[in-house]
Amino acid sequence: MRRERATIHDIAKKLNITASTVSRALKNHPRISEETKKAVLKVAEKLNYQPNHIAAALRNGKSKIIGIIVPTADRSFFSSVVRGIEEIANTAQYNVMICQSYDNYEKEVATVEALLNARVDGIIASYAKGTEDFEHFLKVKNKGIPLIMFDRSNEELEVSSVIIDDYQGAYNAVKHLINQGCKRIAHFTGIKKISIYRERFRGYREALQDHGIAYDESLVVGSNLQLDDGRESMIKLLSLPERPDAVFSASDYGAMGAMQVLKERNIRIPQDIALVGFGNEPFTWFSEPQLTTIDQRSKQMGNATAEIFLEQIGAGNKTFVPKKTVLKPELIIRKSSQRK
Amino acid sequence: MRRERATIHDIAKKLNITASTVSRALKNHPRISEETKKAVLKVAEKLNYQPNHIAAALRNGKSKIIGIIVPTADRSFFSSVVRGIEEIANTAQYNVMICQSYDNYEKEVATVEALLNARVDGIIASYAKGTEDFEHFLKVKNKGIPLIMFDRSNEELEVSSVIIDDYQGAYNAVKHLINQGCKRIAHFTGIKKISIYRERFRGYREALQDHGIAYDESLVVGSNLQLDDGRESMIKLLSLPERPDAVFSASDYGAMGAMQVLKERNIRIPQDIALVGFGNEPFTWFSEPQLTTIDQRSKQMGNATAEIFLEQIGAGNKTFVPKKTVLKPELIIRKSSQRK
DNA sequence: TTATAATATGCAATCGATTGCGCATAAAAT
DNA sequence: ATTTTATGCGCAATCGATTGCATATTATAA
Repeated sequence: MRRERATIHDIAKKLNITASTVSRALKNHPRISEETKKAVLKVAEKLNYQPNHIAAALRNGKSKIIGIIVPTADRSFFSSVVRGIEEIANTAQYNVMICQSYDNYEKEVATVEALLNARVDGIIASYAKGTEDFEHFLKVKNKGIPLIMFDRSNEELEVSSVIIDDYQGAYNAVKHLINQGCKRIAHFTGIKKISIYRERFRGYREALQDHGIAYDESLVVGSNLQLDDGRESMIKLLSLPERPDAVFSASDYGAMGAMQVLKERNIRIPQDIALVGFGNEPFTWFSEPQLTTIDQRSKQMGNATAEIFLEQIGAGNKTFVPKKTVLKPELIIRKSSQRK
Repeated sequence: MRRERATIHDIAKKLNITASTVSRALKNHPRISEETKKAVLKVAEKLNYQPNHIAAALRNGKSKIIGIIVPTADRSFFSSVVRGIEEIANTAQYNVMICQSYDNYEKEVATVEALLNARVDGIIASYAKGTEDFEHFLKVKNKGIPLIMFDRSNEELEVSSVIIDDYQGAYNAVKHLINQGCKRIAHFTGIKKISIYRERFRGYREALQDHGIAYDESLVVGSNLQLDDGRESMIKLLSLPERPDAVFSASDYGAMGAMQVLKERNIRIPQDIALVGFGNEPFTWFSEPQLTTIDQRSKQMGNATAEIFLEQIGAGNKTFVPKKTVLKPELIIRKSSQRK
C-alpha cells in the first residue's frame, strides 16, 4: 500500500516538461500557459501529489512554523493563548510548534535553541519564572527572527509584547469592592520580581488612595499565591486585631484558599468578607459562592501576538518597530463580592 | 547584528577539510580522528554553528516532528495529554506540532493534510466528535507513518491506541458508592454513539448487578453532560417518587450541576445523596464539598502514546503490530461520597 | 520584411546536511 | 618484504522545490 510520494519531477516526466514549469504552474505563475497549468493540476491530482514543505523550507529559508514557548501547556490560561495564536496563524498557513519550559530557565534556553534549529519563522513566548538573564531571547532577536512576548515580558528586550493592563484590572477590582461598601480591603500579592504582581499591587494601592482609604501595610500579604498560600494568608489576616472586610487576591488560586478558610469558620461571603480573584480560571465558575475575578483575555492575547507576528513578517523585519499591546482586562462580577 | 548562519561548509573551509568530514565529526563517526573532531567542535563553537534541521530532514526524510491533533488545546484533559507526549518526545529529540480540530470533521481532514505536508514523522490524534469517516487517518497509516490514537479510537482503523478502562472506572465508582451504603444509585450518561459513555454505563450496570442491586431504568438520565444538563437531570431525579441516594455522573461537569441543585435545596452531600463524577477536572478540587471523581490518567496517556510512537519508529514500521493500551483509571475519593 | 516585444518553457544552481564509494596512507599480519 | 587490514578523509550525488537567467517560439510593430 505504501506508495512512494510523488514529486514535481514525477509530474514533469508524465507531461514531458521540466520541474521548473511544474513548480511555476502549481504556484500559478503568470508566465505559464493556462493549458499547461491545467494539465499539471490534473496530473498532480492523479499522482496524489503533496508538496514537500521541507524542501521548500530549505530553499526559501522559511519553514512556515511558529514556535511557541509556554511555561506549561496544561494551564488554562496558556492553552487558551495557544489556541488564540493557532486560530490566526492557521489562516496564514502557519503551523505552530509548542514547547514547554516548565518554568525552568535551563529548559527554556534549550527550547529556544531547539526552535532555532528547527528554523521556525518566529517565536512567541512567555518566559519562565526563573528567567533573569535574557541572552537566549536576544539571540533570537539578533538573528532577525520575530520574537513576541506575551503576559510576561521584559522591557530591556525591546521586542513586541502583548500583556493585559494588570494595573487597571486590579484598580477596577478594588474600586468595585469599595463600591460594595468595603473599607478594609486586604491584598494577596505575589513575587515582587514579577511585574504583573507589582502592577496589580499598584492598582490596589491607587484605587484605595483615589477613594480616600488609607493604605494599611498589615493588610497586604505576599506569597506564591497557590491554594495553600491563600489559606495561610487568610488565617493570618483573620488573626489581626481588626479584620479586613474584603480580600483582593492577585490569583484565583489564592482566593480559593481564602474561601475555604472562610467557609470553614462560617464567615459569610460576601457579607462579612468579600472576595475577588484574578485570572478567571474555569473553577471560579464552580465555587460556592462563584468567585468574582478578572478575565485575562487569554484568547485575544493569543490572537494579538499572532497578528503582530504576521505584521512583523510582512514588514520584512526592517522597518518594523516593536510595539507593546496592552489589553483591557474584564472584571467579572459574581456572588463572592456582590453585597447589593 | 544579523550574522549569517554558519554551515558545515564554513567550518570545513576554516579547517581545510570537507563538509563530509565535518558532518561526520559532528556526529561522532568512528572513522574520524579524535583530533579532527576536537578541531571541528572548536570551530563550530566559535562560529556559533547551529545545525539546520530542515536540511537534515530533507536529506533523511525525517523531520523529527510529531504531529498532534486534539479537538481543542484548551481543555485540561487534552493539554495534559499533550504535556505527557512532549515529556517523552523531547527525550528522544522530537518536537511536537499541535493542531486543533475544534471537534470538526472538515478541519480535521485539512489538519491531517497539513501535517502530512509538513512531513511529520508520526501523528498522535484524538478524533473529532463529528468524525465518522476515517479515510484521512487511513491515508496516514497507508503512507507508513505511525499513527496512534488516544482516548477516542476506532477499531476498524487498526492502529495503536491508548485509552482508559472506562468500564473499570465506572465499576469502581459504583462499587465505592455501594460500599458507602448507597442503594439507589442514579447515573448520568452521555451520547450513546461514543463508546466511552457506553462503557461507563456498562460498568455502572454490572457493578449494580454484581452487588445484588436491581437495575432501575428511571434512575438513568441521558444528556450532553454539561453543567446545565447536570442541573436538569438532577431536578428530574428529585421529582421521582423515590429519590436516589447517590448519583454517578459520566462527567464532572454533570456532577457539578447536580451539586448546585442539591445545595440550593439543602439536600446534604453525601449524607442524603452522594456524588461521583468522572474526569478529575481541576475544579473538582475546589468544589464544596470536594467531588469524588475518576482520574483519566491524562499525562500517562500522553506518555504512553509517545512511547508507542518511539517503539513503532524504532521497529522500522515493518514488524510492528498495532497494540491497544488500556490504562487503569484511578478513583479519587473525596468528601462528596464519603459517608463513613 | 525585419526588428522588437511578449509569451512559454528549459537549464542549472541553490538551500545544508548526509552518505556510499573510493583512495590514499599507515599499521598489522604473514 | 609483501599482503591484509584498519584508519582517515574526500568526491559527488541526493533529498524536492525554487528561481535568475537564458532560449525558443510566436505575435506585434515598424
